[in-house]
Amino acid sequence: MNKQNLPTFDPLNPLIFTERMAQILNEKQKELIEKIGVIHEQHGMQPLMGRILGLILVIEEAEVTFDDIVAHLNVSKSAVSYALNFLQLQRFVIYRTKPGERKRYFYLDIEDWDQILKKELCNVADINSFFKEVIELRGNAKPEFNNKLKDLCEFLEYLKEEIPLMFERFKKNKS
Amino acid sequence: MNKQNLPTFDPLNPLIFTERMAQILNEKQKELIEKIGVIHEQHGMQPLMGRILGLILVIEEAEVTFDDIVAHLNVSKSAVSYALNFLQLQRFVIYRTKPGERKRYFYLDIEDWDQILKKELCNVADINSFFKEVIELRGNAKPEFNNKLKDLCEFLEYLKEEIPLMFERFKKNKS
DNA sequence: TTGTTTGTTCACAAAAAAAAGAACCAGCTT
DNA sequence: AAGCTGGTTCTTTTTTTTGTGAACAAACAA
Repeated sequence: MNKQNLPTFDPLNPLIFTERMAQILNEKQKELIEKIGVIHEQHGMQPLMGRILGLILVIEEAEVTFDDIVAHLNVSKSAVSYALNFLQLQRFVIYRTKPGERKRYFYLDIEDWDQILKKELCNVADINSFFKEVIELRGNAKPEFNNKLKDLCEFLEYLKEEIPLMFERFKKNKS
Repeated sequence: MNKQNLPTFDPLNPLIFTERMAQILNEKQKELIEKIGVIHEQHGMQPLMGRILGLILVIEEAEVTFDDIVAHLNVSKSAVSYALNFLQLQRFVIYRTKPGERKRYFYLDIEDWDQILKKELCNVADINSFFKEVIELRGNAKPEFNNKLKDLCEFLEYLKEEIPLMFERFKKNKS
């Protein structure tokens, strides 16, 4: 089913769907959106933002309009406006427009998905920078502890170097 | 300076320090504790918990008592109790006791720091499991998107396999 | 010009998270 | 037995986060 087709009306769903709107979500999809939302929350993201990402992943079109989000996720326009601005700022989503329409179609910038991973992996880098500061600042009362910390840092450095190489090896392996 | 020495009294600091207490923190240390707290918050951890981890990392002793936390972080006993229980449950900290004392000395379970990393890296695994669910559920309207998603998953799988090997290589390299 | 679509902004409300505080308790000391 | 020490538990308060709704606005359409 694509956007040209009118979605079948679900009498159990109180929302009014218009012909512009993306497909109606089934239970599995709704569940998965929530789950994706929750893991994003657990990683420090705001609830609605996580669910927007879930929505984009789950719907067949792989893109949503402002109104799709309002309707499917049943939230206010202002919340959506705020969330989308944030997600764009963080480069999680981008939008395109379609000829003759003013509406924005938001989608995941998955084209270079290695970016997504790099973002995840720079968490590790963050942690490392703090460990380094810690080591700088620590006294010498617990040399064993300090050494463990240094080992950890070293490994993180190693990881940071190796991961880009892994990207390359993977790509080579594929082609 | 160690716990046997009475810390010098800081007239700007309203807290009353007793002879039991760990060193008085300097500004750099306090700052770093807050920073470590914030990055943990951003990763979904509660503020106090993050700062407790920061405190343990930063103080020379590399271990804290319940009262150290109350005094240095200036929070209530109940908050500390809750936070410590959580941190123990998540295996972030463990405690030991000292002969003749009832007090618990909490410290980071950094002995096998690879655990800490594995915890971080299993986030990646989490994400992968959700991507897999997404792929299962997705229709075929956007094959390019689906393929990108599959590539991403494949790479994550590859990463999961390779990372333990990297641990080994690193250890071998060290010894 | 008036209305419609596609949003944004801001002041506020609701809900959830975090922390406080008081009461309690077990084990040890005196 | 009465008082400390080293906490725990429960209820309440405070703070922060998240979301709402009304008003506004730009761009286009009738």
